[in-house]
Amino acid sequence: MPDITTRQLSDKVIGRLTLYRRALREIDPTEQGTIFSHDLAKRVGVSSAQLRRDLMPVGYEGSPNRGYDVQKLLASLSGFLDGARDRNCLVVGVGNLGKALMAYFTTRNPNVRIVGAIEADPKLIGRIINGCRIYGLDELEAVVLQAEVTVAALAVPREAAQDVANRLVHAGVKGLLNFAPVHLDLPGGAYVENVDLTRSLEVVACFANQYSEEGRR
Amino acid sequence: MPDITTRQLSDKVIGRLTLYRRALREIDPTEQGTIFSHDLAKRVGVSSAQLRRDLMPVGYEGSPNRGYDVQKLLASLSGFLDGARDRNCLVVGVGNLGKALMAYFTTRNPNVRIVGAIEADPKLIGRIINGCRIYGLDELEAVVLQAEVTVAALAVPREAAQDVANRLVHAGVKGLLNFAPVHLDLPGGAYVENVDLTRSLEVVACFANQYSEEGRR
DNA sequence: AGGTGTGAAGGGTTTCACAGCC
DNA sequence: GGCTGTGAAACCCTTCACACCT
Repeated sequence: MPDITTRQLSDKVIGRLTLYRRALREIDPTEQGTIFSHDLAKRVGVSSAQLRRDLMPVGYEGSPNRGYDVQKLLASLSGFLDGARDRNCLVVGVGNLGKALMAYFTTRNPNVRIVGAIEADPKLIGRIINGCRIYGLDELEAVVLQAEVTVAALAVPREAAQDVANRLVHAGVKGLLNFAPVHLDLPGGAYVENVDLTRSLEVVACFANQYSEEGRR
Repeated sequence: MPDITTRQLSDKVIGRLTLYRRALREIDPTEQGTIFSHDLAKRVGVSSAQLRRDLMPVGYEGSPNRGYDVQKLLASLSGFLDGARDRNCLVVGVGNLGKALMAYFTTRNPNVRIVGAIEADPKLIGRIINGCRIYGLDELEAVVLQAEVTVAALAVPREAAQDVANRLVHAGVKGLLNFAPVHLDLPGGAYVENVDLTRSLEVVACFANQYSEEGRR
């Protein structure tokens, strides 16, 4: 099997593919069975050329003058994005942000399953929040192994992040969504995406300043 | 005054500049008064060439064989990033995520001031959470005006996001940090940065799958 | 006519590599 | 020698534009 498919795709493309999937899911198939690239593109906020190019590696082709079959494109996208195995995710760190993530992901996202959370504070261990059981920090490796966790959302304090990340990857986690405002140094073999809230807010504030200046002229 | 400075800088560069600033703040100046580009770059997770290039528009120059003066570089960065006016921010939507953001930003970030929160649910209005007063949705325009809000973090349900965004921008907000999983269509004159948690998690899961496949060979 | 898929062009970002300096 | 600043190259991503299809 050649399998040139999912290899060497940038995170940007994959990110947009997930957006296309989400937009398609919001279409009632009894009402609209087919969609044009410019229509779907507009809903997501990209150009139609970009959408068509993004779809190339997925392998599904639309038909000229008819567009894409909504259901078939959805199926192709899911096959492409989800791959063969389960995507079990652990939330690590049950502070304000960790709790919000547990609520957010358990209610909204059917593509990745939250199997539990890890927390150092003994007062929280054993409790169930948002349908998620909370395990102790020393159970980390065992939980990853037993629940076949491949993905983790890191919402621990900055000082602890590198340590916990090391343990997660060593235990077999292959993907990290890191909310701690530090650069994680990890041995290859794991993918890290950083969500840096302070950084994002500061970027917005910086541009807001510029726009304000413009307005004053 | 020419003011070629902050114009036409990409969000990527500005984002990294905020990271450099943060990393510099963690250095004790009595212990280390000067730093090399490769050292600072390593702490942030970028190449030294990139760091040096990013600093070009800031205008501060290091000296060969000595590196950068930590305090002076910090001052230059702050002058460059913060601009002239205040950066007052409103959190809009006090659900799980909104509350987490209030806690996160009020404790961690001295560069942007959180002046309050907006929420539709009458049960929450008037209460104070994390030191933030919660205002009603119908007070939005008044609060933006009175508190000179230029930045907002949007954590409202998907369905409400476009509407609320329109109102915010119309009231004078120049920058939006949007957590709602929709593409916002806004009239020019405002900057939008999207933080799409589900998308980020799915990207991580997708790559995690690939890394798992590799491991099986 | 009005779609799609895609080679080729264009634009932006990162890295290379080296002159200049201490 | 070993650093910085920066032109030039390399690389990646997006857009253009057009052949092809129905």
